[in-house]
Amino acid sequence: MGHVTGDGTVGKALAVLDQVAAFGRPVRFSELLSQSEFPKPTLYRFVQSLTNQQMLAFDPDRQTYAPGIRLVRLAHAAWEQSTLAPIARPHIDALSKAVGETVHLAQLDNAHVLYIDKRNAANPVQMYSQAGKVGPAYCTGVGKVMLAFLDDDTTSQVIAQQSFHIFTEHTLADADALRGELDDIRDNGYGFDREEHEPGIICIAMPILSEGGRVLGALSVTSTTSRTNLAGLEAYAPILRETAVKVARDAQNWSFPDYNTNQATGI
Amino acid sequence: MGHVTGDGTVGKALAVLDQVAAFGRPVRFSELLSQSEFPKPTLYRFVQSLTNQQMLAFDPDRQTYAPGIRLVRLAHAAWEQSTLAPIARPHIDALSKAVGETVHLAQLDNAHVLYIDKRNAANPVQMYSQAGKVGPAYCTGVGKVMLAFLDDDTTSQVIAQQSFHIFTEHTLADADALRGELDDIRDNGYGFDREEHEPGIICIAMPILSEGGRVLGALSVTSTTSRTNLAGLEAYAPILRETAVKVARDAQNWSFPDYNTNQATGI
DNA sequence: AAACTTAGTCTCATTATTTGAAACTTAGTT
DNA sequence: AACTAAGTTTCAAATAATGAGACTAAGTTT
Repeated sequence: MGHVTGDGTVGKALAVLDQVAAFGRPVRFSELLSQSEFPKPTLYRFVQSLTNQQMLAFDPDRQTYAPGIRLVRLAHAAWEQSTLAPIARPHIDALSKAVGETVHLAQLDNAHVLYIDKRNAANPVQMYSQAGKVGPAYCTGVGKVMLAFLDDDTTSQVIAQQSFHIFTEHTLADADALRGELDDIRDNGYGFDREEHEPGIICIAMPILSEGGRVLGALSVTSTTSRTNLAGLEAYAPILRETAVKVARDAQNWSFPDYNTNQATGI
Repeated sequence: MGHVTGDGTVGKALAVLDQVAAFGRPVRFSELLSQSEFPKPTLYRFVQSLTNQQMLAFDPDRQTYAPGIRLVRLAHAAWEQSTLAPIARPHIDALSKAVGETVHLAQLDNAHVLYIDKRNAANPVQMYSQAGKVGPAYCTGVGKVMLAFLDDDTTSQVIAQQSFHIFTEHTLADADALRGELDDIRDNGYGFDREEHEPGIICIAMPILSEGGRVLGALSVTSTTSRTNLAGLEAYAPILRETAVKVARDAQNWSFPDYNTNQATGI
């Protein structure tokens, strides 16, 4: 029988955690059970353990489970230590100030785009994006420019995992359309989102590449069709490229302090 | 032998995750081992499993482990579903606009303060605080006002877990000093941070209490001694109280949509 | 360059934990 | 009162975790 989770009990429990998170809302035990590969008592014990550990939170009134508060604490450390966020922070502050539009920093997480940081436009528009949020790779500016600069094997693997759900009339419909777009992006050095994910929302995106050409992440400047157009966004290409280069350079030289204990803070 | 972790293998693995996060910087295996209760191969396998699961990230150059990117993704769901953040968001936006100083939203996480959201002052000053960050309960405004309104048993338990590290000359030095302060806060209905955690940083803090009087969280307005003083901050008490009441009211009526699948987003 | 040290990885018999069918409890219908 | 569905517990069998010790790789010292 195919064991998809791997890594023994720990892997299985974390799969349950993912399952709860994937709902995007508090869920009942029976809802989890109905789409779980685990038998009832097994799933039950996982949910109990995770709840005891505060990785899940149980609402006794509604009898529902949701991802727990312990994750918020742990994620802060992850964000500071395992993402480009702390390195990129000063650079995207400057970028945001210069362009006056919403700026995103993203990384690849499996086959998806993970938004790592964000700066709001002076005049904010409500948009689907926020630090920690995931989005599709095949129909976002940051997703496409990261795919474009992966090695061939990885690109194929990631493309195979895309859902190609049609969000708007401009969404790329299949792997072939995406591969064509990735070729264009490689030629250009950067890419656009042409209302492919949300109507009226456009962006220009720039990959952040290491000296060796490895994909570290991506930056984008986002706006709306009512404020500007693709030609208008293209004017930001030079400053975006400069910012991406600075982030990549700092990522190279990044080193953590030799000694830095948290004990002193009394936490 | 006292098994402190509990919840079997899952609990033990998560304890290792906490251990890595507690370092606040990438750590080597041997550093973990030297302060671990687990024998070498056991700890090794936990670290391997967690790394495979992307709960830890391994840096092959430096041979170090840090909390992994999967946590960032999971925490977003936790933040949206298990904290006051989404409920409080419009209210602290309004509060921040009205007072023009840094606003914090916090909750209790075990015996510590967990910062859930933050709005920067128009003129920002670098400070020790950020969403997801934890801080001590006994010497922060939000921490003290939450402690003050817990039931006696819980208060005692939480106080017993405080480290009473002296950060500044104003830090409350022991449980007795803290208990006295909590009495004052209960009488007043709100509290202050009198440079107890960081020199020059002061705040006024207001508890967010449910109708039944249960502690849901706390709000604070923070400033510096160069900009204002405690009397100046006290002027914000009315608007803080109004905001706290609104958040508590919305928390009561909070209900998640009946049907809301993420499938459509293709993620 | 050989001997030594230290950090990290692997093996495998033993041991302890997880597993899940089935039974049971509770709460909400009809 | 009978029925149904959701949630919880039991316990023997199956499986996975455990950790002493051995091994390897990399860096130091003599």
